[in-house]
Amino acid sequence: MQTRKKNRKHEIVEYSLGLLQTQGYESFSYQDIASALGITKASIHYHFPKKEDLGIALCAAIQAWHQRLFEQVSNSDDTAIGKLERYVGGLLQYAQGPNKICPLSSLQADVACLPPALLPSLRALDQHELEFIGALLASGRERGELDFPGEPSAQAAIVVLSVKGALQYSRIHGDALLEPVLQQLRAQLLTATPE
Amino acid sequence: MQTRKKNRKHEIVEYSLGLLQTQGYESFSYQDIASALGITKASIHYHFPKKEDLGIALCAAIQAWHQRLFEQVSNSDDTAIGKLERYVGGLLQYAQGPNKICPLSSLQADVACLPPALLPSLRALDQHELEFIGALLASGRERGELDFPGEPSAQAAIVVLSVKGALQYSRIHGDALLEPVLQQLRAQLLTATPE
DNA sequence: GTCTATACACCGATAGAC
DNA sequence: GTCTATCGGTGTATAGAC
Repeated sequence: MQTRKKNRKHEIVEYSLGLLQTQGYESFSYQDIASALGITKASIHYHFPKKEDLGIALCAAIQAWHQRLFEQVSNSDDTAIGKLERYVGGLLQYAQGPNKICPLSSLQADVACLPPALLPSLRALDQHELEFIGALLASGRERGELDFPGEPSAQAAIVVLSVKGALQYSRIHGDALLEPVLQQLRAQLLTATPE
Repeated sequence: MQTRKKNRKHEIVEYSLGLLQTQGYESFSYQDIASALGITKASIHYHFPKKEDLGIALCAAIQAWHQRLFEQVSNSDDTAIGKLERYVGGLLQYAQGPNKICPLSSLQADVACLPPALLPSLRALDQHELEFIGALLASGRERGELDFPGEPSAQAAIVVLSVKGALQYSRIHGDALLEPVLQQLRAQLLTATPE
């Protein structure tokens, strides 16, 4: 495999991903990318003829990130709550930087004006994430490391939605909400085992 | 006060609110509104010279909705969990219809391209909502009607973020997630008092 | 209050030279 | 692969007749 020289294409995807997280799919333009990278719109159209093509590449990049993060979480020999914190940490790190949120949240918000070709990828990404966290919660409870009522899948949704939602809130309210929410989620999942 | 005849202005705000909920602030245009109402773009500019002015009117409409809903919840002589269900019910009803979400979620998602004049209103709306739910949870726990660990404000954030997040998810995944999430939130807030 | 007509900017996209 | 140039479409916004 060539170790370099899909540079430009990769550069475009990386920068677009940041724009997706800060502005949303519809709100960033080829001109934005071109200006930042010091090239022209036409050059970007060479690599990604339609914006939809770029969108698909963005989904692939998000999928690769998920795979990396989930593997890292799975391979750690942490306890369940530790793995959960790794996932949240990875999510927050990926959204680090001014006004960034989870790219999946961005895509979801713009779903009305998204190229239909992106929907299957988006659905799969969301679903896989929820299933992964759900399985993590289920096995953690079986091992007695976690304690919570109800279905693991529903609790997984609450964890994921709360973290991503808090991230979105922090864009306009500052990050005063984020830490208390994480603390509260911890409290929901742990029996009385104070540190 | 004139009982009628701010009709058009009101009509525009009402229809725009729906577009805000389905498409987001940036993605709906004066043309969309004009076509639906059978008038021209110019007529809308007469009532709302800049889109920012319409945006402010939308925030005011959301604020009025909040006030109505919060009063209705407060004045009910339900128990704490009943009041909470009234709030959630009102939220879901307001987002009823194809592909609608909470208008505040929509505004938050578009925050990067929002007229700066809208930010204070948006901040106030979010904050007031969280404070209201937080107070509801706090007094419910004091009365022994609710049982949850940690700070009421953090738990309020989890409730609000989860419900709105589930609403957003249901746009692409169907509403299979919504009911389990609500059920799980109930389970988190109630001690063992099955119905 | 509503219309027609228009100005101006930006968008995604294409053609063709280099 | 990158460029210049341009097309068609759409967005917000304005001027002026009715």
